Amino acid sequence: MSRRPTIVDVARAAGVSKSTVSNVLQNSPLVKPATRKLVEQAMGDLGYVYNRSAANLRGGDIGLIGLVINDLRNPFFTEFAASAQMTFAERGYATVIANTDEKPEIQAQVIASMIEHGVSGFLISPDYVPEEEGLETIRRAGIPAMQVLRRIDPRTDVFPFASLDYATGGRLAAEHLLGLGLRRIAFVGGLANRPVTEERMSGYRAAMAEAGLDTAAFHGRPSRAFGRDMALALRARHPEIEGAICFSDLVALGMLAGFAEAGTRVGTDFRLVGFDDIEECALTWPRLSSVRCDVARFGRESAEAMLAWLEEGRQPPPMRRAPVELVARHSSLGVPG
Amino acid sequence: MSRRPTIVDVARAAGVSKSTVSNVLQNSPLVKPATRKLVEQAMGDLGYVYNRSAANLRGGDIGLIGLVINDLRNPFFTEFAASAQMTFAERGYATVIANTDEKPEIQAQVIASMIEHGVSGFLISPDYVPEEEGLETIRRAGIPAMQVLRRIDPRTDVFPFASLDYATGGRLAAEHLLGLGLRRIAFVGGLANRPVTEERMSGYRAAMAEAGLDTAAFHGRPSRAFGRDMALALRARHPEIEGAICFSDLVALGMLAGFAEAGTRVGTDFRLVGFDDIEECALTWPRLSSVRCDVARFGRESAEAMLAWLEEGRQPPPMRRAPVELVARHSSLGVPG
DNA sequence: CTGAAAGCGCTTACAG
DNA sequence: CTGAAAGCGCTTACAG
Repeated sequence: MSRRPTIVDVARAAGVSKSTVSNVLQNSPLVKPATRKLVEQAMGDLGYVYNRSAANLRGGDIGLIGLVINDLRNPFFTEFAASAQMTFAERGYATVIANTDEKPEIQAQVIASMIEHGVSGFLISPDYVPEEEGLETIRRAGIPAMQVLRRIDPRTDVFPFASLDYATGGRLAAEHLLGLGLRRIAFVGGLANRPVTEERMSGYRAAMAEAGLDTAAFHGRPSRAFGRDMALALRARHPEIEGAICFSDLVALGMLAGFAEAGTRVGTDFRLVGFDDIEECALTWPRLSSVRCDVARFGRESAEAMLAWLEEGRQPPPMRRAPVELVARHSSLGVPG
Repeated sequence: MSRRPTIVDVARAAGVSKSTVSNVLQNSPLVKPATRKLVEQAMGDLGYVYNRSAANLRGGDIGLIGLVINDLRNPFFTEFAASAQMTFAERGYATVIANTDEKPEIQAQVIASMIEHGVSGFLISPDYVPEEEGLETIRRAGIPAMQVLRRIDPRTDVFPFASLDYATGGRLAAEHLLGLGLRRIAFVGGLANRPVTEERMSGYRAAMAEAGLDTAAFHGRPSRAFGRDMALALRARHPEIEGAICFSDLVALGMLAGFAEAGTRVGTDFRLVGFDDIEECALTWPRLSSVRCDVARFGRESAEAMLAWLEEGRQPPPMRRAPVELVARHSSLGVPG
């Protein structure tokens, strides 16, 4: 494979100087249309490829964004990552993406690697590791970074935080079930003492307290497997519980499967509300009620906020909460007819 | 934000030349341990960050892999992408990832962008667009590239192809249902005439022909929604069909929901086999039988093949088919007890 | 409007 | 074992 042509080769072929070729590349209005044509022709003939590393070296922006995700296999985060990446691509940015699998060592390593690669900005859905140094490496490198969905670093003036209004979501779900006449409502799934779990539970706790009712929480990994196991456990050991708000749809979908196995009719014998409203909720039987977070929109908006910061210097507000809404379906209302 | 320190700053602080700093960076055995110590100390003090763009310019490899995926939201491809990315990360490579959403224009654009960013290799699960120029842009740039899961470019000597043994998978599924005594078995989902659909169907067709039976295919998007609709349609209009092999688990999961809605007991009234064996299959009720593709392993192996090519010059074979196996569960065997 | 020159941060022979 | 020098492909003032 012979070496790739450079702007010098293009310049020679077009009979101009390499500065002129560079000006064409920059879309400089200085270049005469005829000259531009000539240069573009030469580029096509030679199969010229722009070398961003070289351009970057001289000063500019490399047009690369770092996207760090704690769990890329979880459809909630997949949707977020895919939406953000597509938004960046539309605006001419490439995205380096890494799945940290909730492991702080991997997170630290990929952040270091992305800094070396010269990313212009970071969008990070971090793991939870309060004891580590947070995003200090990024601050030292002076790279704009937003923390989304989870706040790992308290310095939101440096690392703006954006998430969804989980507290309101928990309240909406609880008020919905209370409005249907339920009294014994549990919260299922989510690891105890994690901020997101606390947020999602807080609205539930508040609504239950206002109704003068006790709460009950069954914590665990936000997975289908945990949901399935909990559905079976609730039937066996807590038959008094009439309904549940789940930490996430994955838990709720697991519970749906568990109740099917136990022969419990969801929506009638037991009322269930998920959290996130992933696509699958509208496709199960019975359909799953959920708190809609519209993470696709959230991913797009987060990417746009990042781009506004990079391109126009508009730093996002320290704290943003995107609105959520309740979508009631069969699993809480019952199957009609 | 003051400018980042360079090797010259480190050299000055450590009292050595910048060549020596570079040698430390390269882990050259030439450097005396004491000198190395001195340099590393200075790096730490200054918060030095290696600039890969500059290094790349001089010749070397930038340590960046381009991962191009046709549908990042589909859990099958998410799993593939996540496994490949994690494997690359373990070996010190960063991954630029892009979701093309099955759109050829986006695919062409992201490939061009990745070439500009200097990726060392490509792993591509492409869209299907026979009429375009395939991967010619990449060939011209002289970058090693593997096509996985779908073959868009016929030049497998240039772009090695790796996929799963779908034909055998289809045969195993058909033979399984035939062995249970079924005669009227349909194939559901998958767009007609797509290579993957043809491959997955071919084994089914062969097994049915050997048994002297007719085939029936109901093509459509490989989505939950299509599966749900087809389950309802089959019950209403094709009650003679006793079982189905689905193009993918998403279709099968949709059918599971549709049958639940229709009151059909899967595993007894109707027997169902999915394809891919995503995690969810073992967590539904009834549990879904499926053709296990182990895409996590396939992702890892594909990444390793790419790395062997890049690092040791071992080009992968033109064509590779990873083995698959049938996992029989409730949806075809019935729920025990 | 176009060209000659310096320089971005690194690596790579080559002297010493 | 360490240092001085050239050069990777581009951009950016600055002359012309």
